[in-house]
Parts: sequence; C-alpha cells; structure tokens
Amino acid sequence: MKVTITDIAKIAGVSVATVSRVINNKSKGVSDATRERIWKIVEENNFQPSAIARGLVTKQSNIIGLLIPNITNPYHLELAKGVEDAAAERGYNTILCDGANSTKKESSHIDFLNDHYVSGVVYSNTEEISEETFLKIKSFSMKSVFVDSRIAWDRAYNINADNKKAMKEVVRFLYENGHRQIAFVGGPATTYSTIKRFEGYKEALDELGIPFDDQLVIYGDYIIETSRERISELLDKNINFTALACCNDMMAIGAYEVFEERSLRVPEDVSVVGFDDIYMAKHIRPRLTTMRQPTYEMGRESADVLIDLIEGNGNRSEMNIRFDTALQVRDSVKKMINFDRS
Amino acid sequence: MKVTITDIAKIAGVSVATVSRVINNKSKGVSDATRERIWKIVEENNFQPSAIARGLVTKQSNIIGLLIPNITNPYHLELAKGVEDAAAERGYNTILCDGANSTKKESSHIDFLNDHYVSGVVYSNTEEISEETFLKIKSFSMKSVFVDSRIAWDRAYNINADNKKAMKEVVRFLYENGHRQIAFVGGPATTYSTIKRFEGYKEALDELGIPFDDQLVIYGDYIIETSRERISELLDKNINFTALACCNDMMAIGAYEVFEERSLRVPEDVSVVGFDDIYMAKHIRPRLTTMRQPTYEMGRESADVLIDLIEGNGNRSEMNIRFDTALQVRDSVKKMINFDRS
DNA sequence: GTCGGTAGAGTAAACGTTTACTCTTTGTGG
DNA sequence: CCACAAAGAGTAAACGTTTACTCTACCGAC
Repeated sequence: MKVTITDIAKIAGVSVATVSRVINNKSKGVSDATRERIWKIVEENNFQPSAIARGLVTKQSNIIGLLIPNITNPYHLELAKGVEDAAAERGYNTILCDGANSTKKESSHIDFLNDHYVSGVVYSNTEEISEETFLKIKSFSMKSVFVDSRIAWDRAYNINADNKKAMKEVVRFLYENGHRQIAFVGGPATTYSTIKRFEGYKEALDELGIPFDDQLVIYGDYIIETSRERISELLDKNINFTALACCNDMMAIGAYEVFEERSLRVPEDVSVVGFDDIYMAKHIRPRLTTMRQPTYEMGRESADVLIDLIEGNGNRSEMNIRFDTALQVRDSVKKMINFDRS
Repeated sequence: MKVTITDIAKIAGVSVATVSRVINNKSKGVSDATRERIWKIVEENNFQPSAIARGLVTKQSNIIGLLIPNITNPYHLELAKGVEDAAAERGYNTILCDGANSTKKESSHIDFLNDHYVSGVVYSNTEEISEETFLKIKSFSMKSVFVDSRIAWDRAYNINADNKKAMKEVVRFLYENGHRQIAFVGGPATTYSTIKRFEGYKEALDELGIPFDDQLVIYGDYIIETSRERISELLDKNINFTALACCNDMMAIGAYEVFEERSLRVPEDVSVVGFDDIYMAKHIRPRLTTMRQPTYEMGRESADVLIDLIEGNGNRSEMNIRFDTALQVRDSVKKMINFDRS
C-alpha cells in the first residue's frame, strides 16, 4: 500500500495541512522544528505525494507535452532531447507524442494531454494542423509554443531558425563554388520552413542574377522515399542542374541514393547540400555539406519559453524567436571552375 | 471552464452515477433510452471525463511507460513505435522515458511513472539497472515487461531476439564467405544481448573449428564513438582479422569510419556485419550486411504482453519470448576464395 | 393479494491532495 | 497591563470521478 499524506500526518502527530505546507516548501505557517521533523518522516517512509491527487486540485501537472510529426526523423529527436533536458532542469516532465503526420492521432494526443492537465505543449512543425485541432488548442487552457511553424494567433510563440537567410547562404555558397543551375528540394509546400527557405532561394537567385526556373523546384515530404521519387522524376525530365539545395538532410540522403542508382557521383557529377545537420550527416559518404540548425538549442528554448509562460513570469515581448544557422562545409559540393568571375 | 460529469448530469436531469455508468459502458443500471440521451448530451458538449479524477479513484491510468536507455539509437525508436502502436490499438497511451544511460534519471522516471498511476512499464535493455531502482520496480504495483534483457524475477516477462542463434548465423555466414579471422564487437559486456551473442560467436567458432582468440573480442557501448575507439585500438595492435561481427549497426558505422580513416576499404580489405538492421543500414555505403531483428514487432509484442498482464487476461505460460532474426545480405562482406573447401 | 426479484436510478463515501479560513498562543508596543 | 498582530497549526471544503449500497416501482408467480 502506498503511503499517503495522511499517514505522514498521523506519524508526525500533525494535520495534513501542515505536511502539505512542508512538502510544498511554503514559507509560512510551520516552525523550523516541525518542518525538519516532517521532512525526516517523509524521507524515512519515502513518501511521494500523489501527482494525480495534486493535479486534481491544482489543475497543474508539471508536465509539458511535445508534439512532433514524425519520430523517425532524427531532427525531431534532437529537438525532443533539448525540450526534455531544459524541462527537466526546471522540474517538468515531458510527454513525447508522435503525431505521425496523422490529423486523427494529433487530435487524440491533444485530448490526452488536456485530460491530464498538462500545463503546456510544444508543437513542432505542425503546419498541417487541422482547423478542428487548432480550435481545441485555443479553447484548452494549455499554453502553447510552436517550433518550425508560424501560427497566426496572438497567444502563440513561434520559434524558428532564420530559414530565409539560411537558404540564401546555401545558394550563395553554391554560387561561389561555380554552380549556376541549382535545384530546390523542398518539404511540403505548405510548410512554414519550406516556404521561408524557398523565399531565400528565390531571393538569392535574384540577387545573383540567376534566372529562376520553376522546373528546378520540387517538393517532397521531408523523408527519404518521396525525395527519391521526386528527384528521379526530375532526372527523367532531363533538366540540367549541377547542384541540389535540399530542405533537410533526409531528402539529401534520398538524393544520394538516386544518384547512385543512376551512376552519378556526388560531388563529381552533382553537388548536394542538406539542411539540419542531423547526426547522420557526417556519417554518410560523401560527408554531407549541410546548413546546421541549432536544433537542440531550439528545443531548449522552446521549453524555456513555454515554462516561463506557464509560470507567468514571461515578460517576453518578442513572440517570434529566430535562431541563426551555420553552414557545415563537408564533401558533397564540388568546387567548379567559375567562368563568371573576373 | 471545462465541462464536468456534474454538468452533464444536470443537463440530462439524472445523477452523476448514471452518467458515469453510461460513459464507462457499464451494461447494467440504465435504460437504453436514457443511455442514448446521455450520449447525445455528452457529445454535444464534448465532455471528456477527467483522466486525473478518474485515476484518483481507480488507481489506473490507461497509460504505459516505456523506458529506453538512449533515444538517439534508432533501434530503440523503432521499438518505441511498436510499443506505441500496439498500445494505442488497445486504448492505452505511452509515455516514452529516455533513461539516457543514467541511473539517476532512470530512477526518477520510475518515480514519475509510479506517481501517475501508470499501469505498467516496458523496460528496454536496462541491464545496468541499479539495485535501488530494481527494488522500486518490485515494490511498486506497476506491471513490468523487459525487452533485450533477462531479469531474474518470477514476475518478469522477458522479450528477446534469439541472440545466440543469430550471432552463430553471422559467424557461419562469414565462414562460408571464406573468413577465418573474425573479430567480435560487443556492446557492454554485462548486457544480456551481448552476452548471448558472444555465446553464439564462441559456439560457432567451436563448431567450425576456428580457434578462439580473445584478442579479437572487444566491447563497446552500442554507440558510434566508443566503437571507433575500440576498433582503433584493435588496429593499433596489428592483430589480423578479415571480418568484424558487430553487436549493433551503430558500432558497424563506427567501424566504417575508422577503416576509412586508415584507408581500409569495406569490404575489399575488411568485411563488416552489423546487428539490428536499423533504418540507416541500407542507406550507408557500402550497404551494411546485418542481422535483422524484428524490432517493431518486438515492441508490439511487449506492449501486448504488458497490457494482457494489466488487464489480468494474461494466461501466458511462457515468460521468455524469443523472436527470430534474419540476415540481410548486402554489400559489406567480401566473398573470399575459400581454401578450406574441398 | 402477497412476496420476491429485478431493472432503473439515486445517494454518498472515497480517492489524496491543496488551501481558504479559523483558532490558539505568543510576542510587542504603548 | 491591554490591545493587537503575527506565527504556528488545524478544520474542512473542494477537485471530478467511480462504485457500493439503497430505494422505488413494476412484474410475475403462487
């Protein structure tokens, strides 16, 4: 049988209220002597207050939720680690929910979190969030922070990498290495990160005086398989390009595979740049040149912002937090002889 | 304000008990007419019973926990997906806890799960579990299932691949391809899976008449980095070997990298076999030949066994469940000219 | 016509906390 | 020495369910 606060009170010969005050570190209402005595008894009996009972009255749980679209993408995992670590440091537990790109699952996860009085939730890359789900989020009392998204809601904090700037940098880098025909491999076209990165791509092209060719723009799904399909199709159309700017590393891996099947060498025949810098990027061959996002840090920041919000000490004026990225130059881009340079 | 069972009762003009009977699908005590009427009201107001309040009285949560040592290993993720899917199908939610190889974290996770009346937990590969933690597990009322472990406890269900047989097969395969000097790259030497695989390695050697050389046995940590170190050391000692039998794919990836640094080609100069068949195994180059575990299925089975246990309909006589593995032959093993064959 | 059984429904306790309110004792300033 | 504040501690309601027990009405068998 589990030991309860009543048991402790009985042993100590005090009321439950006093025990409650002690274990919650309320500064008032109990003498130092009693306090110490109770702590001792608590420890001797290793009493753990029931999170459930407490939750029932406080309507708080010291739990935050984290909703990610797809657990198999290492990017989200690193984010999750960041969220978890930062939350743990502040005394919160994290419940990881894998939305698995399914609206139904997503919705049921949110219900679950709400039922359990989860104090807040971090939504990652949930661009495709359904109207119904969003209504729920708004009506529930859980605080919300959005990563890799841009939610038009005055109570939504948004945390993103500086996607536009990052992709501009990728294109410039490619340009400086002599590439002029650069294809853009996006995630879903409705996704905030992809939209922003496309803007960067286009803007860089403009600034560099490279004509935009919409045949060089394809959209995948942030996963290997669809990337393979799209790139195969691109190849089938016999459109010339010397480099690929991918919106994440998984799609770059897909590209590697297609090129291998077609006996095209990376980077000799075609250059590839990824995005994210997942763990695997430096372990595949050739090592992937990629735009590193501070994923772990972004996760940490998300949790911090969320918990500030929950605890009401959030006087953050800026609701859109942006992180800088950094290009990791490795072996997947060929330095071409650049005829344009004077 | 959240709508409660009392609200529903008021609207329907019945007692809360009746509403409770309806939403819990109790077969007795309420007429069909009333039942229908209440369901309608429940849906109109989209009432969700508070999991917290319910948990307080039932001491049940319809949640299971999953404790894994290291979330960055894709193997555990696949397991997690299996657990989650199977649990979801039976109406349970899963809380994923990343032990991060830390006893302290592990212990606090268990407390957390217990506090929340989690009905049961799946422990994955927690060989290094501390005495204290184990005492906790035993004393708590949560049901337990262990994957990739072998816990000596009469109430512990153990779920494993047939590790010994699997590793024998790996060695035989290598032998058949002409390899005679086969190094064994284990995880932590105390780990059940590594112990069993080592047994298989040794037994295969015996049966094939290959003398055992303990210099060819090294132990890593199931992660890339330590594998690199250990294999570097092995190479430094100038001990001859033509093939590596690794206890997981991550360590095989580590091997690839060391060999590359030393300008050794896989498989021309040295062959590598992995274990697990993680997602990445077919995406690295050369494609990794590896012993596939039905990881996802094992996750599903774990959840199923656990929930049977929880719901008390578990008349499983066999407490040790074993899964078969299957060798995935790809490109990392060289077929040597085999002088031994007649 | 009475008795017993049963279906439908209500009553209230219980789960383990937190917390607003109350009570008692002690200390302090004038 | 009195009035009053403050510190220490207790009382009991509340949180939203489930469930054992009770009650009523109706029906059928004898």
